[in-house]
Amino acid sequence: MTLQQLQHFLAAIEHGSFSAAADALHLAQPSLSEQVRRLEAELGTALFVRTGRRLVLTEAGRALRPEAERTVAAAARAAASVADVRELRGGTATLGIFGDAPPWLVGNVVAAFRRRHPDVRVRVVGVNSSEVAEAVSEGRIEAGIVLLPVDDAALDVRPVLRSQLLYASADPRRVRPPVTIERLAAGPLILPDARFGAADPTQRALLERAQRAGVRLEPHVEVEQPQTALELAARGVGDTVVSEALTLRRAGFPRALHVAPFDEPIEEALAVISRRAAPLSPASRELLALAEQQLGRLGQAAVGERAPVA
Amino acid sequence: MTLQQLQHFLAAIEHGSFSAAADALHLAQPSLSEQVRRLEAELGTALFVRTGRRLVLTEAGRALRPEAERTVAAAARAAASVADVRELRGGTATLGIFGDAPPWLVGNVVAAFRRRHPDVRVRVVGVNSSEVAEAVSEGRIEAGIVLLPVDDAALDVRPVLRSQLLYASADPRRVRPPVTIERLAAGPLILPDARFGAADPTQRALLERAQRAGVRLEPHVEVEQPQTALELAARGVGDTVVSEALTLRRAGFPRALHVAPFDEPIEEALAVISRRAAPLSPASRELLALAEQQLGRLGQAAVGERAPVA
DNA sequence: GGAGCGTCAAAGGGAAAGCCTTTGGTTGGT
DNA sequence: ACCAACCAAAGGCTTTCCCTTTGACGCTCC
Repeated sequence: MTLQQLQHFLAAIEHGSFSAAADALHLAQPSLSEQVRRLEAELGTALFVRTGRRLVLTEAGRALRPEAERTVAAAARAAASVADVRELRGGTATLGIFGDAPPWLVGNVVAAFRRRHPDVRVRVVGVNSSEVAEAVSEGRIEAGIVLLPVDDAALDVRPVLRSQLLYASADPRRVRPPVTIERLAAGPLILPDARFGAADPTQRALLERAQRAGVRLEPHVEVEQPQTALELAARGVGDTVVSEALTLRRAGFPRALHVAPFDEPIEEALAVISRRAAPLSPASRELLALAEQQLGRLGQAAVGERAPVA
Repeated sequence: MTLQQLQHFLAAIEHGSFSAAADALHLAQPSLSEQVRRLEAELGTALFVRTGRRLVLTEAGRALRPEAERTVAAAARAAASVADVRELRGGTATLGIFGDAPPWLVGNVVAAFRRRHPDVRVRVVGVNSSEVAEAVSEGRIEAGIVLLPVDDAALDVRPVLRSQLLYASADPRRVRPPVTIERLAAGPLILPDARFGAADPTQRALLERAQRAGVRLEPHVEVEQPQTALELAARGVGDTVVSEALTLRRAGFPRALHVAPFDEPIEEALAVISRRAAPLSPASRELLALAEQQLGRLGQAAVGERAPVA
């Protein structure tokens, strides 16, 4: 059974003859006739009585008609549902986000997207750059914003914002030059992102730097949220590190905290990622474009809005 | 978009890979892959992300899935509904019946049919032989039971019961020989089937006979139901005619009434009719078979059960 | 009652789709 | 680093699809 056959069957009913139906569908009459005949053969029953004048449905045809209409309508809905996704009239756009992305940034991006496409639902997932990268490279989500580096080669990575890791302490003397990894290792240390440990790219970069310097980073406190680490550091519990991106706009940044870049900068970069060679859905493309726009604007404004440095 | 494509799409989701899905559908992998690719091309969107290990639905694919399932299910229901009709598990069997068919006969046939096929609905339509014949020859209904003659050449006519028209009167002297059309024309006359007049074959035969005898049949009372005519005749309002078939079994036959055949018999015949060269649905075939059976049995029992003759 | 119109079926041919097998390229696992 | 699983691509064969032409049948209008 074919959708086409059902459509031809319905057209024949509607127009009262095979000829008229064929005309309406821009077909030759024998073509349509054959399809109906084929349908009848497959179903094992005549659907029409061919009386010279006009077609009359058999009992089987009468039984088939409403079901055929339902089937054709369902197919149309199926096509429409995909078109909705394509035309940004429906569906869900999913964006993977590294865990300590500034909430105001995510909020901005999502709000801007919803303003343009109110019918598309948005899902923001992810707590960790490497986890997001894995999900994107496996195709579970289409796009994400992560901290570099991400190792997976199946990704299309577009860096959008360079940043560096800052030393953060409540004691202004601790952020005076020279700001070194040794100093960080020496003092009481607070490290965020406890859950994912060495999988986090920034944390990995930090540990590698320590190894190279011959010191070990032994955190006195491990917390999950960077915000918590900052809060603890502001209270003098210990020193910590914070991504420069998180200090921008000073949203929720503790006043008591002083930050400074390392003498030998620990660079990090934010990037938008998507699967290489996998076409992005319009929704995701739009979402990524907005994210890039937000991050780009952020990079330009960064200098003037940095948190106090020593 | 094709039902097949939707089925392949769903199979691919279910089995997690094109290869497994193709196996399950007894297809080669490239065949299934191509169908999915074609579907994607038509919809203008990728439905799967082909990650080396397993297939992952895109957003469009996620949107399509439930609609595809609905569509395929609807198609299955469509096929099933026709099969139900074919297998006598559903649908409606329609039987055309001439207007003054004895209700007990129709009741017997329908009851027997329903006993065998309780899921098939039965519709009994028609008030007049010629109307039934027209409906059957136009294909509006598949089969019927009529009084001969019927003129239409597109019919397959199988006579099943010979009968004749009887003179009926409350006065026993009026049914003594010679029973002639002249006598009928002379007395107060009650004629049934007023609505369809000369189109009714029996009435036509009667009028033709009168014309041949040089008399005119001017009914004093015209009624629609033969039963009403008999009732009036029983009360002495006038004389009437009644089909012999109606007097059998004496069901509802007025006791006060006397009947007799005409000296020159006015023959009539009951026949089952269907469209020539149009295949009967199983339900109609069964219904007709039962009707023939009932009428055949009736013909054998006729002699012993006739109403009182003079 | 025959000419003309409309409708469907049948036949023949060309284009397209569907399916197969083989082969090559990726990805993941051992 | 090799092996297994999987998908895509290519070539070839069969079937389907669709067309045009033709013939048969029924209806209508002279």
